[in-house]
Amino acid sequence: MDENQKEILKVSIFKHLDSGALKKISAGASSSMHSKGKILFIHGDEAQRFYFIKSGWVKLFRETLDGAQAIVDILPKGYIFGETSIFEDSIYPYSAEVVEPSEIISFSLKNLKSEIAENNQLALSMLSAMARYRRQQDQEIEHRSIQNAPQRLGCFLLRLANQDEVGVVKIHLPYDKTLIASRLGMQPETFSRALSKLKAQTGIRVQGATIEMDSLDSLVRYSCSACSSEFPCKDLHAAE
Amino acid sequence: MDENQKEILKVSIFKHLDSGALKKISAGASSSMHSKGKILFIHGDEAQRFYFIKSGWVKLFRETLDGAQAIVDILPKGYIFGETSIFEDSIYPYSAEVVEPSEIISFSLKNLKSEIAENNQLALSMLSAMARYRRQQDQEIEHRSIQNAPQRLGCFLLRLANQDEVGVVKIHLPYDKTLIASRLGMQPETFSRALSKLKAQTGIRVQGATIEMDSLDSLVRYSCSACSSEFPCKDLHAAE
DNA sequence: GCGTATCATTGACAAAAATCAATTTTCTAA
DNA sequence: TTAGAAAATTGATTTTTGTCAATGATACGC
Repeated sequence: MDENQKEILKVSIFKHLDSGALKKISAGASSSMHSKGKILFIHGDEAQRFYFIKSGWVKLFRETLDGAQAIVDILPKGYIFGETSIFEDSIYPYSAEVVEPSEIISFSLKNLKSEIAENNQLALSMLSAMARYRRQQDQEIEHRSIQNAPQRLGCFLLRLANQDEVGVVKIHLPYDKTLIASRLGMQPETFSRALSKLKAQTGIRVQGATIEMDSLDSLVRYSCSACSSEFPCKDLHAAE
Repeated sequence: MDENQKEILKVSIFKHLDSGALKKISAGASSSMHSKGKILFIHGDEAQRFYFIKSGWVKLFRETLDGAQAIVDILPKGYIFGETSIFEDSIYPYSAEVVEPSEIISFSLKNLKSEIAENNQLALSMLSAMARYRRQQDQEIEHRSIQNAPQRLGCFLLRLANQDEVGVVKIHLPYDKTLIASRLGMQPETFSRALSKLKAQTGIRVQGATIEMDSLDSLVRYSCSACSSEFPCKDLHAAE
């Protein structure tokens, strides 16, 4: 458990916790490996634990009776999820599925809840994380209503790119193209065509899951013109 | 100011405050009437105050350089906004415009911030409000990716309707159709056609801004089939 | 009450994205 | 290494929504 404790220390909302508080929250924590496709919980389940992604990727989604699926978010390592259920009705507001082999640590929500009630610093950290996430969602809603498919894809790529890199920029897509498509709210076919269009319009070079370009400029020009924030977006790496 | 204090007592996040805390937050509060079109602040402005809607409607939005506008939300009386800026970078994450004649009370963000830092109960209330809002936004993103225009409109109408009403259901649109259209992420023309389609498919009767139907059932069948939550939606009246 | 500005509706058309179907490519497990 | 499955691409077509233009309705100030 020592290992886990060190790990969660890195997450923003636990950053300022002293070891006593950390110990209380970690009580009963358990770590396990999950393979692609593992469902961690379903929208509507009673929420008893929250989760930390030590490695891998997790998809949060909601689906309708007739099977249509809306991706709420796809989270990388370092993020936590399922923690908002300590407020209100204590059911999960989405389903969670592992989309790449992942190591996930789960924690008791009850412990978190009681610690938050006593520890104002933790409450403040959590408030700050929530505010940041809320902005990301505002941005997401904006993108979906203003940007078209190729622009959304371009924006997604820009967020993956390391903007400090000099010379040729290399991006590796972190998961399946089909999954990126649904993350961006479009069909796989639309994604594929959007990528072709980006190739033609911005000169990016695509080789499987690897994308190269001489500079980010043309992508920025193509995508960020249909966005209210200017590049580089402030919300990058929002969970760190 | 007594009047104002009574008023903000009704808002969820201030509900549990004692009069001392309330007094501190209300220090320097000021109330004023604004007419339609008044811009309260612009996305990116340095945030120094947050706002409470005593009466009327306020639109929160973001816009790109070329004028495209994305509505983040449209809030009725009883809501506060601009308060999330106490975290992070302390700039407003959206612009705010009065869309109906409104009485707005503004409060110092600094007072709020210092009170939250000391008052754990307030922090908890705020966390709970944030979590609720986050769910609403999850829902919003879902609707925009799964529901089509007429379904989104149907859903909007259902949220306006009083579900306890017996017999004929009567709904009054709270603001301009053009504004509802942008709130729902569609053009005014699309809104108009969506309303026609709803008339044909669900038997609702439209007379200007007044809409009547014999029961909500057909609307529920039409819209809620493309939604992950079942009617009646739990997040209704989320700010109370 | 009347003219005027704004809002709302309608039609014709264009653009974007979804859908359906057929391949091609890539990955994986035997 | 190869067969089979899954993922990705491409073409043809339909559906949905946006755009442009014209007209009709409504509200408001004078």
